[in-house]
Amino acid sequence: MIENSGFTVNASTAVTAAQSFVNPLDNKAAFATSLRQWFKNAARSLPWRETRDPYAIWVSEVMLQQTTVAAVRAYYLRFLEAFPDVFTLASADEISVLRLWAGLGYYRRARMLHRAAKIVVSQWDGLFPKNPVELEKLPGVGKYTANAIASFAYDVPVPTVEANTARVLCRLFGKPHGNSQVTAWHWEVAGKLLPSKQCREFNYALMELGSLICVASTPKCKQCPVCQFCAYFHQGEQQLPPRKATSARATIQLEWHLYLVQRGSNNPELLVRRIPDGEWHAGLYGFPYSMREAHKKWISSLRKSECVKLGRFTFCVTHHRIHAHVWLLRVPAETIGQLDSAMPFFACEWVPHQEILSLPLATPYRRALEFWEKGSQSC
DNA sequence: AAAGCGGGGTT
DNA sequence: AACCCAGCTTT
Repeated sequence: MIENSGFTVNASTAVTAAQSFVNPLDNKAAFATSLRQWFKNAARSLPWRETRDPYAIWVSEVMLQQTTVAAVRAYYLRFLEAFPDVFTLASADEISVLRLWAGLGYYRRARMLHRAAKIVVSQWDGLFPKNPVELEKLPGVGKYTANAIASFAYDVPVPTVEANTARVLCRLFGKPHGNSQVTAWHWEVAGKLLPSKQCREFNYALMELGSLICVASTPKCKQCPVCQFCAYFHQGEQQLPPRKATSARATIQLEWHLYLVQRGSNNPELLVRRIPDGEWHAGLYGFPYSMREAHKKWISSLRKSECVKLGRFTFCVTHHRIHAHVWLLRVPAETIGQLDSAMPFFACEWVPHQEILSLPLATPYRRALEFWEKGSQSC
């Protein structure tokens, strides 16, 4: 190993790689050895890799679904502190589970995690099975997560194919790797490549390679410990079949009007609502809002003095871009109920400001609240 | 098979 | 702006 401008370069591998290409399936042992050797030196320290507790590993895997390691770390530590085992999670109320998830996104994951915890306790006495087929029956647990729990907690010899692994496999075997989709081919070849021993470490290493070296754009082939086994490295990207075109959906522009309806001024309360299923951020809390047309319909019925614009911001949900306008409404409590039925105040409740901060508030609503907090200081 | 789901970082 | 990320569920 040579230290070179901060990077560790495996010089001996690079030299032989330039000479000959070896299909990793033709020398699985050598491939696994090179990969493990690299992993021992290069592996990041990740809290969920330093445990063999299937519960903790399960929580981390669900949090990591379609999310980055950097975003998850702090959430994972907080969550495990609050819910150290499957029993405390199963007996917790959903609001406190979501509160620890707020800001991470994909909130259905948290609700399914909570449901699954109850199932693990009631059906399996709190013990996670080793069989990935059984694990996959849990809500929110697909093939990857099931195999990851089985492999990382119990060292069961099953492959773990996610975005990183999929990309590595595509490059090793000279396949295009568009839109990072995991296919039946990935699972098949990953199973064939799996060594007979120390599968956990092998799986960790393959994922870590994709995460640190074999990255999506501009892979660091010169630092790669297994480039001699890599078709991409030997042929170059231009030799590969073209990437599958990603269906470019047009961005849909939407206009939201968020209403911070204030009651009282000493210890002010705001109107909040639990977001129902079918709406974005379902299960979390937010402020009443309406879309452009509905907003125009009823806002004119308010007196100017009751209605102050606090600001605007934009956020994105999948292929939507939402332009959010934040309004402060100081409507007398007794007239709230008299407003037009098209107004978005159905099933709302008054909550003191301090308590709102402890609710699982979806990120756009948290941003809206910041406008109010700034604005109300000047009052 | 394809669409929907959040948010933050990188390119 | 587009792409990417320790994917899963629903249609």
